[in-house]
Amino acid sequence: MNKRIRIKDIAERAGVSTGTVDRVLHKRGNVSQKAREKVLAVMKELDYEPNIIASTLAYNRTWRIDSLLPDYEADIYWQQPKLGMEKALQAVQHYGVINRSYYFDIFDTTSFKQAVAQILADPPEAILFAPIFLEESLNLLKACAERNIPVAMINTDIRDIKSLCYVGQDSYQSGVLGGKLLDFGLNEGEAAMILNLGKETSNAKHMINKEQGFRDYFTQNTDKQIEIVKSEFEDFDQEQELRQYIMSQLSAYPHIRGIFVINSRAYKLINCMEEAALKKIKIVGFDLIPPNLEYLQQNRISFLINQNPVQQGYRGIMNIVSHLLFKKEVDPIQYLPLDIIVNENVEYYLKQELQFDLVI
Amino acid sequence: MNKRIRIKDIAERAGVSTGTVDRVLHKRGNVSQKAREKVLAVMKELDYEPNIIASTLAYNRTWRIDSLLPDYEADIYWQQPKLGMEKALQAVQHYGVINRSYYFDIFDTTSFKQAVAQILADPPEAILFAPIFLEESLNLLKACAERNIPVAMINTDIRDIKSLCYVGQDSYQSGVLGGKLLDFGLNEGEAAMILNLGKETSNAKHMINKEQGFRDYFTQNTDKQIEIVKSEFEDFDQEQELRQYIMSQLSAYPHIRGIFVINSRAYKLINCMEEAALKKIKIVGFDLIPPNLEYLQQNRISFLINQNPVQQGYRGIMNIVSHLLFKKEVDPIQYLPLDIIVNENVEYYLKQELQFDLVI
DNA sequence: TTATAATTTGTGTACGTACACAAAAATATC
DNA sequence: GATATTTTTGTGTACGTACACAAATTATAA
Repeated sequence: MNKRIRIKDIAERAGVSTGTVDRVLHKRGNVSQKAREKVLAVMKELDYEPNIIASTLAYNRTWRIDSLLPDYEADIYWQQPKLGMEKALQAVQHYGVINRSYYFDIFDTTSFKQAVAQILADPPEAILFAPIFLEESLNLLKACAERNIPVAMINTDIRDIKSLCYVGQDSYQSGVLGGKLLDFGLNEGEAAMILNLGKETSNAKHMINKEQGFRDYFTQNTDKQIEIVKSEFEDFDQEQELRQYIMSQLSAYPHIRGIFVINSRAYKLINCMEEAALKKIKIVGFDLIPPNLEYLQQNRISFLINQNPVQQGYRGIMNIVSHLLFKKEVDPIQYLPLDIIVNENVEYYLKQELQFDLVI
Repeated sequence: MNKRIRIKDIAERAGVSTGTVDRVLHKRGNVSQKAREKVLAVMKELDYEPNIIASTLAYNRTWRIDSLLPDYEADIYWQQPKLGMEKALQAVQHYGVINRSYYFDIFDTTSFKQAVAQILADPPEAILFAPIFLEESLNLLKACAERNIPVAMINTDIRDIKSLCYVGQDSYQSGVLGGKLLDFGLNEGEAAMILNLGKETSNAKHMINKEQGFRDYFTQNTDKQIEIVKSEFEDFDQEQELRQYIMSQLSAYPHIRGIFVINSRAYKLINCMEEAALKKIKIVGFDLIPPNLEYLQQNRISFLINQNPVQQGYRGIMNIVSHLLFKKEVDPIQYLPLDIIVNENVEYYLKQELQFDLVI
């Protein structure tokens, strides 16, 4: 094991001082061409790699990453990206990374715009946010581009504008996957239902993509004849009415043997179904939330598709850190794995949510 | 954001020198009780957290982790743990972690013992190894316990003896999962086959566990009547003979509609099956190796169960680092998630193998 | 040529911790 | 009480890098 090369070693070998090497290293200018070339040659020759530890210590600076996410108290889903963000921040705190968190109301663009104004009034080194509102998000992206502030986006996809990266779900592909899973359990001539419980505008695009993916799977990938039925019910909290609606659908389409619930509300459906119907109908849903998990365990839900939302926050931060501190290339579009969860493998995923692969 | 508390701050506040604080911090002794108590109180009061960056720099030492794994050239499986190990080592190189790699022949205990002798002749700070050979591994564990060398084990489980941790597969549970997946696709009165292609002694325990898990699923978890057939064929490279064997089994049990191949050789089975038989029989196998992936894509394999082998090496190293450098508690048994892979989600997992969550 | 400005180079200090060594204080021995 | 011994405490330097500032060199103007 050779000793690691230091700036001092390069300086000696190149016949200059450490200051000059430093100037070359950081492209600070004020170096004669002759000296620069010599230093670069020696750096290459000795295969110099900077000591990040010493560098971090000497910089003695902070990197502030501001985050702008939906209010996690209004929507428990957002607790998970928040948790991931916090885990990541904790992991890199020694590198001087700090954070200011802002939250907005997903039904109120004003709250978003206010937070943006606050952020831009005292701009951070980087921003992590969820571009729920298209227009307002584009404005933020533009402002950041002008100020040269790198931005990582999570959850919702805006591809038009340059940003550091997007980490999120591949909703189309998750629909395709839902198709595959149900197809595996269905027989020739049976039918499958796509069920949308609720009607959030902020997620509309995701829902459309999921449905399209699901349909495309059956038109493109199977030679079995499976009929697809699309059903939608907005007031999912009215249990009586939901029950009636489901019953009527099931009797209208008696050969339905599979239901694909395209958001996290599969448990609402099951609350409304009779045991006899449940026995013969297979259900595929989304997200590892407690009521779903309970039904998964009771074998009333066959599959849950999961796109680890904790990872959205975690990777969002880590990508910024990779870019900002470690000068690494960052993959601009990062879809999270589509995990297929059944009762028999769920525990590993629940553990993983809190564990992560590495917390330094 | 308050400034971070330094040793110097504690020293001032406690009315002692930084040296004394340092001695308390590292329990070096030679501190009067009065001074120690004062320092500890101030440390608590100010909620001191050491600066790992500065600490690492000042230590200016190396931590050598020796690894002892099966030869990756003889068995391509072991390329993956090796890759994970290397990724992890790269991630923590700045903390002074270095590695000496040893490899052994999984059919030759002598090669293992020789490597052990070399390792113990110049002992490292920690060891990562795969305890393929029971007796020899126990000897190594004992030797390490005497010398106070922490050990992380991967792939094969030896629970009897204390070690830092085990990272590996949960073979029993993967059998249960295989049962669940096939069950989902089978109808009342159909049969499922457990197929073991090959007969390695080093994996015998894993195979037995998988079979048991599979059987237990059907006895405990379903009210469908599914017959289980166990088949075994050692000389899987004799294609003619394998084909004949499979054919005879399938005609002997004509209602077989699912086959669970309990190692990574599902592709060998498919090579030998006729298209007509494949159409009606669903196959679940293990591991994302290229020939399996090809059949997965062609929809000839329905599911592959994957326990990211790269992660074995990665986590093995990271656990050692967590323990050794960061003084964190390490989970003694870490099963890797049982990923369910179909053609529709495979790409994320293939990407992930190389990406990891964080490379600092 | 000299004076002045601009460019290039070198030196010293800081970051926070670890540890060796010297200095001081407390205790033991006579 | 004086000296030796042990215990306790403080100081200084090192780790490798970043950057401010001083010093030296080169270029330009008169």
